[in-house]
Amino acid sequence: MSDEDFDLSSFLPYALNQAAEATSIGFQKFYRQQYGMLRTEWRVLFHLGRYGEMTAKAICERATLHKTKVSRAVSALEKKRYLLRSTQEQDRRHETLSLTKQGLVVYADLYMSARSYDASLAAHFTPQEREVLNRCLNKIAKL
Amino acid sequence: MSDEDFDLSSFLPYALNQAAEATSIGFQKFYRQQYGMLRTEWRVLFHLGRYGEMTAKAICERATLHKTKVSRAVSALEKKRYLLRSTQEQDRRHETLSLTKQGLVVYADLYMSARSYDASLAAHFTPQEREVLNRCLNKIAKL
DNA sequence: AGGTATTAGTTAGTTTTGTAACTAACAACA
DNA sequence: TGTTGTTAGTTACAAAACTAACTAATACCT
Repeated sequence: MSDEDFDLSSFLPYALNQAAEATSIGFQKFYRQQYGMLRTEWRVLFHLGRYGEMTAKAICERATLHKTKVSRAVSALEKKRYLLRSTQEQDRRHETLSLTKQGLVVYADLYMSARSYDASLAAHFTPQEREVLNRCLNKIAKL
Repeated sequence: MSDEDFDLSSFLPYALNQAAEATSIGFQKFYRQQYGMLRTEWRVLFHLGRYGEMTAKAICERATLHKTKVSRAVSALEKKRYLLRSTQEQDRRHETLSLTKQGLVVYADLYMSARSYDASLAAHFTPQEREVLNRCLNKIAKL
């Protein structure tokens, strides 16, 4: 690559951020405008809705989120009555988190929004591009 | 796509964010640890170093950054003596921003770091993947 | 049993970001 | 000239994120 070709748009961290930002803004209106949720809250909700009940710690690991972020998101979702905590009897440090009925309803709604938003993005690409994009992104995330 | 296949890692906004975050963290050590710069500051510095002097407004547009963010980054870079402002005589609302000698040195150093970091990321992919990735990301950023 | 180390999760304080209101300079047009 | 509108950039306040220190429960080791 010549010197002239290296501009910001070809710098992977920059290009990723710009793309991530663009899509995030588009998806915000679903969880933010309609439910007053923050991004971390939406992620926690999604984890519980999609993968079933688990502890905050498990969410941290799966989502690569810091425990303080998750802690605050859990409090916020609890306040909105979207989730319940229940202390595990065999080890009272652990709290199992689960969605309430209302939480499940919200999850189902946002899940559908996510799918259709994703489909609208996917429409811009060929199946091959889509496949490469997905594979590369997940590889990068694990670096 | 069946219902079971839609997990977070295949949701484009999520996958993009995870990947962006992973690469951002890796690049931070160059501008943050070594120069105490924030991401926006690095971006502004890069714009001026790579594309020459311009106004804050122009940076906002090129980088898709809000003017308050740029305003703060410019102040910080000025304080570090990496850039100079000069009011345009024909329209005193405009300030032309340019890097100082010290700013150019820092830019040159970070530019090299960026290139080698980018190369280390690119090494995980084939040229074809790399090409698709780049093209798709820039397309998404413009949506 | 008693002391030390881990672990899950929270809280407190600082830094950074986002939003909106603001100032200063200029343009346009009566 | 004066009034209104627009533009570049800053400031102030509120919201959110990061870091580090903290609490409570348990494990481990003597």
